[in-house]
Amino acid sequence: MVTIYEIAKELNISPATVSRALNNKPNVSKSTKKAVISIAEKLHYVPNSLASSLRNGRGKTIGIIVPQINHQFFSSIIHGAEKTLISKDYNLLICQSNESFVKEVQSINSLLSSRVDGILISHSKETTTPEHLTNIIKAGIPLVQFDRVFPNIGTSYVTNDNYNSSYHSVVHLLEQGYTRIAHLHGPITSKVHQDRKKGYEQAILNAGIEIFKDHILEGITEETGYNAAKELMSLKNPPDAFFCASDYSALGVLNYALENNLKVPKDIGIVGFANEPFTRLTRPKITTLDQFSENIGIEAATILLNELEDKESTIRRTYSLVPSLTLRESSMRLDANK
Amino acid sequence: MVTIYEIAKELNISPATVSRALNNKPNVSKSTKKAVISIAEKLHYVPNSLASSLRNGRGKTIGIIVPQINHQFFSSIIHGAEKTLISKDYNLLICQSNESFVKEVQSINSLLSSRVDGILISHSKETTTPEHLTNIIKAGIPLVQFDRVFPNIGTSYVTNDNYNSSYHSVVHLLEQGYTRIAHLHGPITSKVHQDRKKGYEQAILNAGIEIFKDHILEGITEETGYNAAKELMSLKNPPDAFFCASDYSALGVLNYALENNLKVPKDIGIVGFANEPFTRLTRPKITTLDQFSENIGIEAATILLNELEDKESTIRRTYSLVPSLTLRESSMRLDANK
DNA sequence: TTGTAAGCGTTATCAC
DNA sequence: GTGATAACGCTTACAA
Repeated sequence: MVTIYEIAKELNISPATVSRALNNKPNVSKSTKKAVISIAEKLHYVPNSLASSLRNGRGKTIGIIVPQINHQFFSSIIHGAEKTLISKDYNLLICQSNESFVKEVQSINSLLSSRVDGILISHSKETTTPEHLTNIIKAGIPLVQFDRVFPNIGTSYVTNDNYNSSYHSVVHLLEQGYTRIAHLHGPITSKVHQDRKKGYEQAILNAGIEIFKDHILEGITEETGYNAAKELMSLKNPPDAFFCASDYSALGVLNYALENNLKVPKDIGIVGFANEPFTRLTRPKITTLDQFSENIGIEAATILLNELEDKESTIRRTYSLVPSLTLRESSMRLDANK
Repeated sequence: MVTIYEIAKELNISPATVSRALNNKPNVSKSTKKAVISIAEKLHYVPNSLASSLRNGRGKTIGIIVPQINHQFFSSIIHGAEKTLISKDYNLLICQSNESFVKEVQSINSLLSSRVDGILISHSKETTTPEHLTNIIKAGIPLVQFDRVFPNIGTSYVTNDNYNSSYHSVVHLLEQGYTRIAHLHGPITSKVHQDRKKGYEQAILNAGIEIFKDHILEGITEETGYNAAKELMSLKNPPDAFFCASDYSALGVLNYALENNLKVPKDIGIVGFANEPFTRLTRPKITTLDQFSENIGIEAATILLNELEDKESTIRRTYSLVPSLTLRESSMRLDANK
């Protein structure tokens, strides 16, 4: 591999000057600059970023850790973050935890080893405590959490406003005349799903309706959604609508309804969560909450860049993006009755 | 940041011994090894991989460049590659070209700068010539292309067998009794789409049917698929089936059919390509070709690891995975007629 | 089994 | 405007 020494030898100048020329420093004559660049190209010189990062103590690199890269939600976040960072000349190092706590810790270590300037993280499902993050914080590396976060560890974070968006979804169902609204929630160990459930409950209470515990079940996949629908619809007092914490469980409910001659939205209303691409392909199309996932990435990266610029500042930001209710056929009973 | 010097000072030994202990070399006494590890933990030592890679001349890192990370197809490939590499203790550096040639070149430079040990690449749509790859090859960095490849530049590559899988899809349509089969193809600058078209044409010819040029149109998105269906179905001699090079164009065709009271598969048959998740959610479900994308990643990474182990070898492998025809309702006319 | 010292490729500092 | 030199943190001959 070609180094600046070879370039220097070729031109009979010192490596220091070559370095200055390549980095476009002011104190180099235009002629040497030109000569250096031309020789560098001729020799196919590729700078060694390991060496320069080592020397500089920083490599203009940010690390991001996500549970699964092959999830639209996370890959869009990565996309948003990368766009933002590239514009400020930062590179992005992407790690997956594969929903494993051990792998999450390994990823953190690997990023710290690479001496990244900052870290963006969304935790694995297995991650229940934030202690492993103290290594990052103690090392003085700015850290921004997103989506699945620990709120009280003194870092900035970006989340969806799961509470309010859930609240408004249920209000929407109430406005459409549904009165016995069931909720299929995700793993309640996660704050995300706690908030969605709370928003649901509050909307029900505010409408002066009593919360009917039997109408609240766990169901986050297509299969568990289907089974939950089956179970709930065979109750003496079956629900007339489902607010689902996941588009997949909403799909399960829809499939159950279609198979059992329940008209959607006439007999039952359905609202999902995430605006997965398939929700506009089902018939009827599924009403859902769009999370603007790319914006989560943009926002998290922007906050991180701010903290990078002003390392002394102890201001921590929490940013809550409100998912937008995307109205489609599965919940629009009033329209359907017209 | 803690270095091995601090650990050495703490124990009154030399940094060299610390290094040996941390790297688990044989020529260190068990007691010092233990002591070093315990102090390292106490001080929250994190090895500097920049320094060790620089010193070693290799960092056990592979780079992968994909057009878009937020495409299920590519993120699954990444997933497969990572699984394979991790098992051999390699790290994966992920880059996106965002379908831009300039960004692809930048990504290559960035990976070369990071002194990766090898590179996996699938080209951007804008990439029409392989010259920019010579930098990699000249640098002696093993390179494996996948999916969108340049076959004749002396590197290993992994692709789908687009020709044969297309051929068999059309044979399937013929067996179902369709005789006027249209083809919606992708950008024909790409070998992927050339091969799919050739497979289609050969199957038609082998069946003793004349190729009807008006039945071949470009259409790769939902919208262009819809428009193509509209155009073709208003011909004097409309097709009775569509072999689409993309699930999205197949979806467009399906939507056109549903809106115009054409029964699928009775009036027209549809086959897509890629087994996108939505293809099993439409009604009727869409017959399509599953590409086993994760396997592409596994295969490409495995080949790369082989070349890494035996750098002298000049054997280049080309591996062609055959996408599997996933039969669903949209093309099963015989079943539907029963 | 351990220590000494050189060097990986780069850049900042100081001198000229 | 340019050159010499040291240093970033680590590893590995070579010596002891």
